[in-house]
Amino acid sequence: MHNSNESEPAEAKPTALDFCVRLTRTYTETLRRVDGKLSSVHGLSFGDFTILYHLKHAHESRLRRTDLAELMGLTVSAVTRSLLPLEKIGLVDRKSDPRDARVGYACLTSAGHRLFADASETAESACQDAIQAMRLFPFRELPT
Amino acid sequence: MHNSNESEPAEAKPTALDFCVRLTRTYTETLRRVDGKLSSVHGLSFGDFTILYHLKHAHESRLRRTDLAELMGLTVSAVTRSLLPLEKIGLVDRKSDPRDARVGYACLTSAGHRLFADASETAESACQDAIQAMRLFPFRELPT
DNA sequence: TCCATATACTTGAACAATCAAATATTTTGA
DNA sequence: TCAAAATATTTGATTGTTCAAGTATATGGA
Repeated sequence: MHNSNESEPAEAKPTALDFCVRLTRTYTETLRRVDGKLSSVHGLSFGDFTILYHLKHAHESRLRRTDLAELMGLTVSAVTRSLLPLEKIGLVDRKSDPRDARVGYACLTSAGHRLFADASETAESACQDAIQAMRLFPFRELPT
Repeated sequence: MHNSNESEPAEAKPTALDFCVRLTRTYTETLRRVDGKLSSVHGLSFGDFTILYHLKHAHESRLRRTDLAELMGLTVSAVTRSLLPLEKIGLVDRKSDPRDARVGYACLTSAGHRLFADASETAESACQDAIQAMRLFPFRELPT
């Protein structure tokens, strides 16, 4: 029982699967770099930073956990847990909705605004680098 | 202290950071679908499947943990741990290298080959769907 | 030859994310 | 009006990943 490398003269054209495997590889390495930079400079993971980013762009700098989860593609549970340390260090705080006692808004504090302003410069430059590195990945070769 | 939504007539052009935030969102949702399909049909995560994929493509269907880690963009530690359940269910087994007693090859078993053959059809079709969904994401709008 | 360094791997502790179940509140409709 | 269904959130258990430290083996000079 031999594997395919041994019999074919050249690899077949890349399949959708090949593409996804390589995308995953590229993506994880890329994000690892952005995350590393952000962590070392500001002590924030890219996930933490993304929370600040969405709050910053939201109306009144606040969002319900559900909406944050939807924006980030995470479960609400993950959002609840990610917010805890950000609340603890004072970048985010919790506000309740007078109209609906179920909701707990995550709300960017002024410290959060300040850190975001700094960190977003770091993040922008790390993301530019990441995109440069990603250009090596042929997004245009999407299999039909 | 207002956020940027309230003052500008339209959003500024997307930055590298905007791109990376959206890429992350797209990527996680996309892979969640592929993973879900593969898990429900074959009981394999996309990570497990990717291990089989790399072994299948490797010379003699086997790889050292280090090389597998490099191919997958994971730490060797993660690879060691991911292989354990695959060894337990008999899709992969461990072989030593007569030349170098440090290495433990991960080696696709015949059951592994068979499952991979089935699962790669599922994976290919899930990846095609994922790519269709991903086309909504404008990869071509990479900021300069 | 043999010691210092490099390499391959495993393991423990910490952390992040998931799912499922639990709680609290709001909404809907008979 | 009030019970059933829907919604917002938290929590416990599990899984998967990381980093740092540890073990075992190999290699490359003095």
